[in-house]
Formats: sequence, structure tokens, C-alpha cells
Amino acid sequence: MSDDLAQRLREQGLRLTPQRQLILRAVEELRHATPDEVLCHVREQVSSVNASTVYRTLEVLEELGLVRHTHLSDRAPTYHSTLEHEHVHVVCRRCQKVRSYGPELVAPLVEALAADGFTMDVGHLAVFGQCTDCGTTSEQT
Amino acid sequence: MSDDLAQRLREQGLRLTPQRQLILRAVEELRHATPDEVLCHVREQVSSVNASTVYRTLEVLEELGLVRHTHLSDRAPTYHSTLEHEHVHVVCRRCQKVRSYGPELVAPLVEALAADGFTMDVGHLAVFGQCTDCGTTSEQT
DNA sequence: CTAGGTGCAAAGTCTTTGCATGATA
DNA sequence: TATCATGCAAAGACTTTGCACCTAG
Repeated sequence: MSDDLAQRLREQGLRLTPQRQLILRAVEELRHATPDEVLCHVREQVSSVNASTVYRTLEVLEELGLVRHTHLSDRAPTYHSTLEHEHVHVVCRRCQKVRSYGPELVAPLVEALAADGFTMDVGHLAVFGQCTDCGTTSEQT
Repeated sequence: MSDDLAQRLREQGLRLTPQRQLILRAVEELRHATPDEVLCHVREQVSSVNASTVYRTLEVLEELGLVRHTHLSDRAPTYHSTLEHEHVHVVCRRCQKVRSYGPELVAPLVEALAADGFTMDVGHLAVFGQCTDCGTTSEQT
């Protein structure tokens, strides 16, 4: 995986740096991490890594196809490794819990859109709603 | 519609103000508008409406069930009227155009999730991807 | 040695908040 | 006239950018 990083960077004439390795590893370890969470995680191991480096690195890693991001809240995006199988995120607004499903969950949707001339980005999808349990056990805000 | 606004506000012990009427109308007229776009639109009619009023009002209108928001880009959210039929947004990353589909597009998804104890929020969904023949199809809705 | 990368600080975008003033019911 | 709403300005969360210095290849 870090081998993969080195190779893909080389292919683009980019350099392998400790920061890039650490940030990729952080994304792999934390499974759905915001840039800030990645920063904190990396800083537990090495001090003085800068937030701007995290943003720039996540962008590079995404271009290299090693990480992906999605929006699981109305706030900061979350990044995950592409080593994980492609998956769809389903988020409960009430309990904030995130479920992951395989691409087959949205196969009919992908097909319907394909038939209409649109290629869907499955890995970016975030479905919001509410766990049935949350709805019946919690009271409204 | 504005009658509806007055009534729903009254039910909550809230007040009908010109700003609230204008902001709701702006959302209805512009079909997918960011808070900033709403602000600009309202200011074309009345000067000195404040951005914070727009944010606060959109929040109130959403609580009253008169508007909804979704995320059609990595930037500001867009609001639309609930007078429109519930619809799913499909966004091309390349040409930025937005297609709208009826809820039947995601019926299988809704069912699959329901069977798994999850109630999906259809109107909030934004599907990203790319027009197969990008730039020549789809009209903005 | 040299292009690319990092840290730092400042600026930018979008949104929220505190408070005094103003308007609605 | 009692609240509730608004405008304003300041602060906040998140992200981007410019620049000097540093480092991998």
C-alpha cells in the first residue's frame, strides 16, 4: 500500500515524503476521517505537521486514486482508503451512525442512470435518513 | 403558499415578516438556490436584507417544512421549495448541470433500506457522476 | 543540484452569534 | 407593549494561497 503510494507518486513525478506516508496511513486506519481528524492522528506520531499539508496531501492522494471523499454531514468531508471495497454510505441523522453497503445496493439506480446517459459515482454517494429504531424510540427535537 | 407560511408561523408562535415572505418567494422562484443567491435575489427587490437573516430564515422555513436543502457541490448548500414534487438531484461533475428525477428512480433503494430498518430521505439525495456525453445533454432544473 | 514539498501566516469562503434596535401580534 | 425578528459586526469553522526554506531524487 505504501509501496503503491511510492509507485504512483513516481509515475507522476511527485515525491514520497514522510508526511504523505503518514497521512495515507491515517486515512487507512481511521475509517471515515475528516482532514482535522487526520491531522490529529498524524500529530500523535509526529509533531509539527501542518493543516495545509493535510489538505494538499489529501488532494494529491485523491488524484492518485488512493483515497476518496464523501460528505457524511453538513460539515467537513470525510476521507477513506480505496483499499476498502467501493461502498455506499448510509447515515442516520438522529444517531449519526454510518452504515456501509456494497455497490449492489444501488445497482438498479446505476442502471437506470446509465440508460439515461449518466455514469454514477457510487463511492461518493451518501444517503441520509433515519434508522427505523431511532424514529420510534427517540423524541423529536 | 404565503398563506401557508403565515399559518405555519402562527402555529409555532412565530411572526410573519416581509423578509420571511421574500426569502420563501426567492427560494420558490430560483429553483436551486444557495443562501447567497437567495440574498442577492431578495436584494433586487428590497435593499438592506442581511445575510444572517437569510440563514436564520432558511432554517426556520426548513423546520416548518416549506423548504428543503441538499448539497449539489462541495460548497454552499442549495434550497428548494417543498411545493415542488419530491425529487432526486443528479449532478454532473464536469458540466455542473443538475438533472431532477422523480422518487421512482430510487424506489428499489428505498425498499432495500426499509427492509434493513432505515428510512431514506429521498429529497436530500444528491447523486454525483458524469454525463456520458457531457456538455451536450441535460438541462438545468 | 533542483524541482517539488512543507510550514507558517494571512486571506478567503461560508456560517453563526451577541447585542441593540425595530416591528409584529 | 411584550416578544420576536432584524441588522450589524465580530467571531468561528473550514479551506486555500503566497512565500521562504527545506529535502527527496
